[in-house]
Amino acid sequence: MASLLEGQARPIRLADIARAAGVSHGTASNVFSRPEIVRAEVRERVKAVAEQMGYAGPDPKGRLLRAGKVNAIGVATTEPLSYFFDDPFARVMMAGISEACDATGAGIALVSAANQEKLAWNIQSALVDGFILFCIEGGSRLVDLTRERKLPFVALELGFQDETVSAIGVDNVAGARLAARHLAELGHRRFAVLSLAFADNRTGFATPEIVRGALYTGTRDRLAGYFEELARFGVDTTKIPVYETENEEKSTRAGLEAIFARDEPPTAILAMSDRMALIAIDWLKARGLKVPQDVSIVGFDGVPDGALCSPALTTIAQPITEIGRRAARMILDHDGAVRRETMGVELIVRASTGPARKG
Amino acid sequence: MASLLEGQARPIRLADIARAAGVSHGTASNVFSRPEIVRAEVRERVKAVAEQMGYAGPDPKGRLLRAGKVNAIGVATTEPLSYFFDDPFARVMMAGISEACDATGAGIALVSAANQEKLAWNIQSALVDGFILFCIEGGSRLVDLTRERKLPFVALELGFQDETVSAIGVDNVAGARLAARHLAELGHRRFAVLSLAFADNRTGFATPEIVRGALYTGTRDRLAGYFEELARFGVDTTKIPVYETENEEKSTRAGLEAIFARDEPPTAILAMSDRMALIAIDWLKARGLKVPQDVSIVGFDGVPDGALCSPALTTIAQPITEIGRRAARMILDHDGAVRRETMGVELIVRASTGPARKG
DNA sequence: CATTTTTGTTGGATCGATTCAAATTTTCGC
DNA sequence: GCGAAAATTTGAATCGATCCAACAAAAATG
Repeated sequence: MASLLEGQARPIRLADIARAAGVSHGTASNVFSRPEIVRAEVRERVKAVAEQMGYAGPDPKGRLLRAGKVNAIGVATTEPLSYFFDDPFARVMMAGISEACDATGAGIALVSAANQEKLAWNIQSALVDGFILFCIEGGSRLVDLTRERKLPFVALELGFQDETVSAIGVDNVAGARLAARHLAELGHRRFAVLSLAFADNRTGFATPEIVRGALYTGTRDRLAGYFEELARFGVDTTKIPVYETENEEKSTRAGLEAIFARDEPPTAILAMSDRMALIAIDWLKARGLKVPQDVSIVGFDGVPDGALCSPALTTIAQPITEIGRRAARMILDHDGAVRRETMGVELIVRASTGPARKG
Repeated sequence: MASLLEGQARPIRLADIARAAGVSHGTASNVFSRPEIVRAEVRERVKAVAEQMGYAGPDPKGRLLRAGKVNAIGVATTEPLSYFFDDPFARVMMAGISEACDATGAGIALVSAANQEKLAWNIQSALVDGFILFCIEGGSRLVDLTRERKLPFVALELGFQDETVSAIGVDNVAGARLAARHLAELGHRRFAVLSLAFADNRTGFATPEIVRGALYTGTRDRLAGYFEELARFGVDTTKIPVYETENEEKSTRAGLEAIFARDEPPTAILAMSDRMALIAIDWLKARGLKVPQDVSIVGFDGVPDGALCSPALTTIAQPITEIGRRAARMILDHDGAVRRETMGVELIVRASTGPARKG
């Protein structure tokens, strides 16, 4: 009976406590938020009344409106929510973000959605002080949506020409050059590139026009880095097949099929992500090709999985955790300025690269 | 100059728009939340004014207070935030939770904290409609803290005697029996148990008193399951060493050292988590012991990593994703009732178990 | 004991929206 | 052109707290 009534009764508010305890709501509020300025006797009485009435404590919803600050940052992506827990790159990034948030006591709200409309709504209605955007597929839409909200935000991967957007990324050109030089120095001369997208929703071999019209400058820069360095070694880069994938299993395998169906298959693969590189290793092994004896592969990102697989992946490591930490701090101590940071990368040589086969 | 002033000006409110457009707040509100009931002409005018004044859309903070519902669930743990992205079990669970949230458009807020005080505060102030609690170390404190908040919550792992708490877990006794029977049927007679905690903050061999006074009944049930089944095979369970770990590297290794330092080392290890089982495989391999030829191991949980390691782990698989989905739905369509669900488990035989060595 | 200082308490204003009954305007049938 | 019905718009009330200027009471000072 009691529980039935209880279920219907609306929750107890601070004002109810104040009335019951015979103090003003101002004092009641102080009991909870600044207990030290309330006389001990009054404080105890109010607390006792609250306890007895089953008060849950000041409702954050009310406090929030007054305070104006949520003390949480939103991390958004166009991928489904599970992306945050599945993707190795995202996970390391989240570790960095978590660290910065843990340190200041800020919360993390994951924002995503099954479709465009819902994504827009979720971004509009997320209770956060700012956003960190995982700009993968559809990054530009994500930025547009977030801009509407008029809250501070940082784009991860500065693959945007748009200089008015705060972003943190890595030196893609330098990283790509490191990868290319490493392979060239091992004697490789026949290459293929597993590329990230130059624009949304496309896979297949990328023509020079596509590259020139790249929406994602990060992809463009990596390719430019590869080509610049290979050209220095006398490689004719116009002959290098560049296959655009969606950075997942299916399109990457399709790309490998297409690349190895051509005359003169490559002895070395430049992959723009570790994800693709790891898929490629799998694919090659299944095809009976030895890595690195038959084909060498260099990845990009430096996710932990790369060290564990067999053969361990040679890659261009980004300081992923540090990027995450900085992104979070950018939001947490936001000062209104647009910041664009470029982090250095590092070549990590492991077992997936070796000398080019003679002939 | 303009941007300087803009920076200081407080954000535009709906009321500002209403005034500027010459309509009431009610109408202005409708333009954004129920556009179809506003006359087209008025709607466009208000929208134009909003656009021109740089209005960011209705502030969720305001809406929230009125609506009362946040449309987000909090997932809390006593571990640091990075736990959600690192721990394999947590990750699979989060995938299930994400799925259910994605389906209804609900958000996820991760709640955790470096220390007790902050954890309490973060739980008190999390903007959520309910909580899912990862009850690992310190689960009972977490439940107490959350109860204060008087919001619906579900405890994962029903390791609580407390029947007033909603919880989802697995049939620990049945699972443990499956594991024990599998090993016994392979001829094993000398066992050791790598146990989860019976109460907070303790590691080392567990005495019968400790087991009897278990705070975590999940741990107790698993042990009971092991023992019941082994007893059926004539094993003297009083001689089985049970080592309590914190389910991480250090204490698990310490446990293995202690177990293998005894006379008559075990030929089979029953691990209460895959995490410990995987650490054990590593430890044994490093020690020159072959798995499963010298020592067989059965884990518990069924995390994906178990299938990938070498040798692949035989384990008791929980329907982790499904548990996550159900937990999320329990909060999302909460009806005020306390629910306790027990899910079935499944023995997955892989390569880490084999026949007992003769003699 | 009168006066200042310190300490505590009060209640109105505010945060930014949504809701709904009542008032107003439009539309429509005849 | 009139009255009824339908479509819009209004404005006060509400959500649940915090903040702060003004006031009251108690303590310290001369």
